Order: sequence, then structure tokens, then C-alpha cells
Amino acid sequence: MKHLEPYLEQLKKAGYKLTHQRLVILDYLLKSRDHPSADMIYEDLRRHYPTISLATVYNTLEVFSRIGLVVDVGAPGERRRFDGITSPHSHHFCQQCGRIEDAEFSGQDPAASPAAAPLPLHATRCRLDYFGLCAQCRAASAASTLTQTSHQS
Amino acid sequence: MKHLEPYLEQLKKAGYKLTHQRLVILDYLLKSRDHPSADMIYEDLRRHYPTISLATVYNTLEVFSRIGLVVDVGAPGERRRFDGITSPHSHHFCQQCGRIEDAEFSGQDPAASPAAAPLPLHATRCRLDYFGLCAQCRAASAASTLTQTSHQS
DNA sequence: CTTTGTGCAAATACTTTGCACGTAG
DNA sequence: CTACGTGCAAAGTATTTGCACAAAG
Repeated sequence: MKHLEPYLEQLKKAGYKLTHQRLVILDYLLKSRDHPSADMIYEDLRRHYPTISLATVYNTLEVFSRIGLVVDVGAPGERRRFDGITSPHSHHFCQQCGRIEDAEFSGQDPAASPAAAPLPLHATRCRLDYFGLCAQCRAASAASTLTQTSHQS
Repeated sequence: MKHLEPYLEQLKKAGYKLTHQRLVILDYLLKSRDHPSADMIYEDLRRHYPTISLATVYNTLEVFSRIGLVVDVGAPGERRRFDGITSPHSHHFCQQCGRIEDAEFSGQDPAASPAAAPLPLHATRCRLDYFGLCAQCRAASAASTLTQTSHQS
């Protein structure tokens, strides 16, 4: 788990201890591309580390977001969801199934180019997110429209 | 409450009935500029309409957001907060006190000008939000820095 | 009239906390 | 060693649901 070192450095610098649990949760968050909730993290880690507790996951996420190791993506109408990738990038929220993905652009992600959205008065960070249907739900809805049409006409 | 008519039209069109409670909650949301949570709405309305129930507020908010009469602003690490102003505009989240305000720009709000942040593949709506300290917390933190400095040096 | 919405209370889901034990530094 | 973190269970919050009554269309 060498790739974690810079993050662990950050943890130590902020005065937090390095524990096995924190390591494992951080690793999970960095690998995971689906913006998990506390509970999702807990359920997955439990298989490998059966004694880990949900409270620890919550505590750890709290610590991580305090020092900016993790971002609460603010999913509307959902439980809290987190992202281990803290470099500026946009998210896409599926309005059908709730899936959260990194947004895909034909060009560059505007969130990554500060020129597109200059920070206004007194802001230190911004987020830029999109809402619509994810690939799966688009496919599903296209399919159901087709069957519907063929039945009707 | 004439100003509500276009919204009520939208409710009816979506097949929902017009009730006193819905009217009152809608009116409250349109007037309120502090992006209230379900509970805040309930507590405030209760003074005028003592029999209203929190469940109704939740149900109503659910209905309203389904038809886009209201937007869940997705406050990170918070209970759900809603905005009755659904035209595109940016929010500012205070990282100290949790206050949510409409973001203020020296120029124009980029969220209102589609050119600044073109919708990527398959998105129907976007949000652009900022994080930092609100005016009050900036003032407070400036003040405490001053006293701290004068005590220390 | 009939269907949908409301209010209440109870259930469920989500998150935090207190405390005794364990472990990193 | 000593302070901080963990696990567990229990307590808080937040949100949703079931059902009988009320109101809208």
C-alpha cells in the first residue's frame, strides 16, 4: 500500500494516528469509483475485517473529511456519500437509480479548469455537478419505450 | 396568494391535488431565502397552522421535488435542505455555521449563463456551488484572530 | 362519490456517543 | 507508558409508513 503514503503523511501532520482501520478505509475509498456511503464501506470491509465497526467507519470519515482527505459529495435526497478523489472534478447523479459517477465530458471537465468557473467572493472550493440518467438507466428507458411503442401501435 | 398560480397549475398538471397544506408550504419555500430543512419548515408553519404534521411536510417536499417545484440543494453532511427558487443559481455553503445562501458574484452567476458550464453528455440539469465562510463567520473569525493576536503578542 | 392527502403514532434508517479495552507513537 | 482510536451497544436524529378520517375534484 505504498500509494497511500502521501495521504498518511497528511494524517500524521494533522495529529492523527495511523491505524489499520484508517489505512483500510482510505485504501477502499481511493479504489472505489462509486462514491460509497458509510454503510457501503462498512459492509464491504466487513468481509475482510469482520471486527470493524460501523462507528469506526463514521468516525474515520469524519476525520478524513475534516482534513480534506475525502469529500462529501452531497447527494440530494440520499444518505451521505463520499469521494476519495479530492482533486476538482464533476459528478453525475443518476436521477433514476441514484448512481453517482464522475461526469464524462467530450472536452475537459470545467471543474478542473478554474477559468470556467472563477471562485466568487470568499469561497475556497467549489463543486460542479450534473443530473440526468446514467448509461444503464438510459438504456433501460430506451428499451421500455420501444416495447411500449411496439405494443401500442 | 396570486403569485402561486403558475406553480399550482404545475401541480394540477402533474395530477396532484391542491390542498391548503401544499399551498402554505409552497408559499413558505418561495418566501424563505435560507434553504430550510423539512424540520425548519414544520417548526415555522406550526405556529400558524398548529395541526400540520411533519409527515405532511416530508410528503409534500417529496411531491414538490418530484415535479421540480423545489430543489434539494444537497448540503454535505447535513439533513436535506430545500430551495423554492428553481431557476439556475449558485449556492454558498458556510463551512463554519452551515448557513446556505445564494452565492454572490461581482459579475454574473455562471450557473445562470449556460456558456460557462455547458451540459456534458446526457445531463439535464447542473448545480454549481461554493464553499467557504459566510459574512458572519468571516467577521467572527477575523475578530477572534485579532483578540488572539493581541493576547499572544 | 371516489380518490388522494392529512395527521398521528409507530416503525425504520441513519448517525453519534459513552465507555472499557487495545494499540500507535 | 500514555493518549488516542476501536468496538460494541445504546442513544439520538432524521425520515418514512400504516391507517382512519377529511377534503378535493
